[in-house]
Amino acid sequence: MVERGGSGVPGGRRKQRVSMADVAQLAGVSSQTVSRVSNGHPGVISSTREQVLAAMRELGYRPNSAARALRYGQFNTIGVILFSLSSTGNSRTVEAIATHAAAEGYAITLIPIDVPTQDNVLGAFTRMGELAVDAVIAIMEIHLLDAATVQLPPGVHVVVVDSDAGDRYSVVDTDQADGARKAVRHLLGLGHRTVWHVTGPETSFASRRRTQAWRAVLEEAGRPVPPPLYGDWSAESGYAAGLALAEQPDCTAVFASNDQMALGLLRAFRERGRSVPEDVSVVGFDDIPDAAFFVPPLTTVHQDFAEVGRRCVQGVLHQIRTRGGPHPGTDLVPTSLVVRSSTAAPR
Amino acid sequence: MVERGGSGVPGGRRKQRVSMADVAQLAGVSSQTVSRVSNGHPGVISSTREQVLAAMRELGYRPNSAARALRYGQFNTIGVILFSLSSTGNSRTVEAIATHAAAEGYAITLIPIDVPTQDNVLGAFTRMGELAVDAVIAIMEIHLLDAATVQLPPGVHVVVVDSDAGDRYSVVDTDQADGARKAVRHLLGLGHRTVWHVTGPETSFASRRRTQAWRAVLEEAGRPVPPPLYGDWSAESGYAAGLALAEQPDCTAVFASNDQMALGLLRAFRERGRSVPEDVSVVGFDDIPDAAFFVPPLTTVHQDFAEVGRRCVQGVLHQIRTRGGPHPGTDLVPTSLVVRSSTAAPR
DNA sequence: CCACAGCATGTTTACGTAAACATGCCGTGA
DNA sequence: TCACGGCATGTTTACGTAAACATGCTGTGG
Repeated sequence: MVERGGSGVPGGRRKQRVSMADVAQLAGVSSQTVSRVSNGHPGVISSTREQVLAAMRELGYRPNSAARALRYGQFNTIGVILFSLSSTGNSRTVEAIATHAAAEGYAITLIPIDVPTQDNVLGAFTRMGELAVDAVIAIMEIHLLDAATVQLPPGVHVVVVDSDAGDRYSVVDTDQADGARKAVRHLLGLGHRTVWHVTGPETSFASRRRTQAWRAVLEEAGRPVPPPLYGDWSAESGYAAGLALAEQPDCTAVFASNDQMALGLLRAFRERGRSVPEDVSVVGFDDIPDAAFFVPPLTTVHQDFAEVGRRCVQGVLHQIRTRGGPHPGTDLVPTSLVVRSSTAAPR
Repeated sequence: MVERGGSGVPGGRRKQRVSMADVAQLAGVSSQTVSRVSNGHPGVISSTREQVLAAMRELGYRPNSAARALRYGQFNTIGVILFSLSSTGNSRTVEAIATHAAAEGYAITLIPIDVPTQDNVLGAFTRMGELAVDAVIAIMEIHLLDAATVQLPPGVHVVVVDSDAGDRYSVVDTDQADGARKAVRHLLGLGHRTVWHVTGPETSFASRRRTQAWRAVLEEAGRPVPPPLYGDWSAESGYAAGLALAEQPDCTAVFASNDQMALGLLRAFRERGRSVPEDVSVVGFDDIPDAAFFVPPLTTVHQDFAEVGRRCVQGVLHQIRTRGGPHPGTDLVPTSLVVRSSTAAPR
């Protein structure tokens, strides 16, 4: 049996990949005509076009994107840098970015950073700079970013999520402060004297913004501001905070900075015999799909991650297409409060 | 004020991007020497090397990956095709893939498919074929795949997750059957007469495999096989199943095909006044981080997604490096049972 | 003192594509 | 009948990189 390649190209030693020249030869035209057909240019008579298309089909031709990119100086690819896909928010944002980018003919290239140190961020941006990307969407905090973006070649556009750098970068984010205000006001509106708070990690801008807003609402309302408990987004840290809060007899309402920590709170309160919502009300943030099935179903602030992703893509594409420089400004996506059964008036 | 570019290159109309030729000119050497320095080749005297490096720094040179890819016929990129990042399993697998790929100098390009139709899969593979990838990791079922992989150019390697196509493709997956057996045997071992089951979606191979194993264990043990309840991975579908199961007085043990559906079960049982684990034991699958904080903490089958991702990358890299054809075979990652508080002996 | 080995560096070329420019043919109008 | 316009197609070239080959210099051994 003669050795055969998968491509069905006859004639012994086949080339690794079919090029325009191969198609041109088979169709009996020049490679430029193949190029014109491939790109749908006008000015190719239909009989010629058909011949070329037939030859393409027969050889299984596909354009070489590296050559195209070299020619055009564009890659039709957007890079995404983030710390972790583990959080619901990040993975859903990335998914939305990928979907919308695809709709616009862009692929996305992912670089996750396992340990969020300045060095690793720098390295990731350096790699992005060497990679074939036209733009970068960074899902991280600004202070980690500033030194890093210089690693990008000029002409690579940047959009940032989870940051307050609207004066220098194009920023898209959920309206964290507004969401947190809704949560705290909801609890105060139910008649709670004040609201305790479990924060996210210090390194997250979103978390700090939620904490600020929580404090601001309490201060505006002239309520005492209890010391915040420090979490790290994980259910486990929420659980630890819950065990501590269960010891505070005057704690009747808690705003957790995300749903997973709220889940930890629920478990801790249950273990300590404090009923939710009868003894303590709990509000989360994110509205992950599971939140409706917590025990009890969680009142939380809904984030529209898909919209954040959409606007990120829109932002970078606008920069790419207008060849504009950084287009500073902050684009905030609104939130909504979803009231379920984990909140009630104090008794 | 004179118009200035961001690159700091003096002299009016700068080029969009710094090339080797620019560096060579500044350093007073040929571009080939720059290439040698850039790639760390030996045979460049250190004084020359220093000059070139200095010129690179001054101009902010970075290699053009498109030109490199064209030259080498390799892109150092792995494509990943999947249906959704929303499921914990997928997003964590992708994260592991990205991390390990990065460690090997490969970037990953993501193509999510929003609606899992044959046409969309075909389209995704077509786009992958035009994209700059050396290999593809497909996280999906085989029957959606077969027609699609022909869209890839010859020479693009494929590794599949969530499939039983070990005879034709290189498959990496969690050992679904073994995990399911562990779950069901655990429940039988506690003294339950039989085990009810909530399935995942019909379109998931992982789900079908778990269901098969559940049935097989019951049959081997000579126990009655209750009709399975059909879910779709969501907590909501688990909740619906739970409401139905709560009506079955002889139901004392349930194996849910994932943790989110188990969460739905827990809520349904609670609402219907059936205590877990006193009245009903529940086991999930996945061991998502939150599972330890469900009410009660969930007994579940732990999947090592990171290991799955690692082996995927290892698999494609092996194919790339040996230029081997598809390397059929199935590589199963073991699971472990994590016993928490949602299971107990029947009373 | 010269030939030649060995090494640092330069020159040519190819990778696949597509813009820019060139060619050649057909039809139309004077 | 011929000049010219317009159109289908072909030829040349550049994109940035790096292998392959060429050059020229330095030092050493006969």
